[in-house]
Amino acid sequence: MLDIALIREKPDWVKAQMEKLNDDAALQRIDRILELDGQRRTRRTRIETAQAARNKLNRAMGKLRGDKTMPDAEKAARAKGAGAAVSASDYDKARDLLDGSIALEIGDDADFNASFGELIKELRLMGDKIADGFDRVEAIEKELRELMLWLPNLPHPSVPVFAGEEHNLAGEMRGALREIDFEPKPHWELGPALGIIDFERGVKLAGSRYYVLKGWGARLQRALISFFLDQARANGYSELYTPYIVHSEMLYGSAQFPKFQDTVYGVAEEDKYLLPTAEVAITNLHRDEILEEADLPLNYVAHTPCFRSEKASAGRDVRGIKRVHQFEKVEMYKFTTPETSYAELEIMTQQAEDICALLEIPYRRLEIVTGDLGFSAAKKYDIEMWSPGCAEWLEVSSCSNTEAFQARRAMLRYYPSGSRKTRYPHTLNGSGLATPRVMIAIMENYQRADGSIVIPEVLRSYLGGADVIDAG
RNA sequence: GGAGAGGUGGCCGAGUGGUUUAAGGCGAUGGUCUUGAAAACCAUUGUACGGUUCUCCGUACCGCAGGUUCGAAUCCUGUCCUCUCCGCCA
Repeated sequence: MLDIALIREKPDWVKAQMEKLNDDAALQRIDRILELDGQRRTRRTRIETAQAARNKLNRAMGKLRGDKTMPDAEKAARAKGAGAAVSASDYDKARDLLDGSIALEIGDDADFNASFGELIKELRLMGDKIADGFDRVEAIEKELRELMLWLPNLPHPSVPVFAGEEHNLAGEMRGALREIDFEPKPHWELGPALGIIDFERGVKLAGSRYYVLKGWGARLQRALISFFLDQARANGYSELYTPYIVHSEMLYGSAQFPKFQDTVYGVAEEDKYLLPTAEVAITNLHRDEILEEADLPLNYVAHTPCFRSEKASAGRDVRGIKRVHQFEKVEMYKFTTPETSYAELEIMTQQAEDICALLEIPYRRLEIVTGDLGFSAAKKYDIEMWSPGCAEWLEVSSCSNTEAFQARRAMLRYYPSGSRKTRYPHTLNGSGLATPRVMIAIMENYQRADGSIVIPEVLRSYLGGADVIDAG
């Protein structure tokens, strides 16, 4: 979520930033947000003032009625005068009468029950008006909040301004192409031939875009996950095992909801959802907490399955296991101060690249342009591996700095050193890495003419020292 | 899944409709005293939003959401969570 104060104070600047995102619907919400924010503040001030007056009157009346020293006749007279004052909207006078700070006017006399009854009636009317006012403010705030939840994050000034993903800036390829002196095959041919991917049975169990890994396929994936986690740990991330099913509020916190509600799977009869990425769980790990600056940066890593409905991608990438409903991912995550978040983004992206290099698979970095940033990121890099069988670049990691966008949604704050004034930390997430795609890259880069696959050197210790996967 | 007991500030813990504007204690922070420390004493103490603009003021928050009432931590309803016992299970 964006800072409402920023929109209020620099509306034109915010609009100018949002224009870079190629998201007209969001841009058009700004004026309505400004209008609602103005209304809400005027109304709230007015109602809270009335509320303060009523609270004082209630308290003063209770005190007066319970007073052991004052004669009933005076209590009744004061209540009568206060009732009249409330009726005339003179709340100060009413309060002064009730708490005894002004003297009674001469000639006041009144029936005890009738006077208090009348005063209570006036207070009830006052309370009804206040309740109506709060209802209006709450309705305004609900609409305002809903609009705010639909606003994307603003891009960092360093992000290249272009409309679409075709303009993403691709860096140089790193690492050498492996020598393949035959026509490389795609993984959807290699996998079934080796008996390590079973597409038909995956479809039988769960439908299209599901698959079964068998034997070396399943083992290779498990080895990759262990390898990824070990790398992250060596880089100072502490490992988490989290629930794979979370409350819907968590999806709002990490900004999948409300905009991308149809991309996740829900649990029937419950307001809970399967993780589309571990980012959702980790973002909300410290939800509603206030951290200390001394604890930052907090570095976490978690391996989880990821479930995505991929409705928006119907018909795309239907062959093989590039785009599936369930996959495994190791996610790196950082909570940092605003001052250090961009330096940490570079570090995290480099760490993702290092894993590609260790696997000895050619890769490149993409600098994502404003029009392709997505909803939450202020800046983003993708890492792609080259895969010769299907002859394309596969996105195996995406590293983002969301700045305070998710922290604000998840009510996550920290105390700066020596201060009790809370700030929002910045949150960063990056894959390190995701498995079916890395497996594709391994199979297609390390394939040999006979259809067997050489196991990358760094994985061999995870696989009992084996160096090749063949049909045997 | 069944039965019972609970949920109050950073922590412990009082609080059965209006002197509670959440007592008291612990912790933390600042100060006094001290060569230093401890002890003692004094002061301060959360979050969000709004107003004000660097200092205050106001409103809300006692698991959460509704309700009753002039007024709710307190009464009512629902819900979530925790603990104990039983059942089931890896």
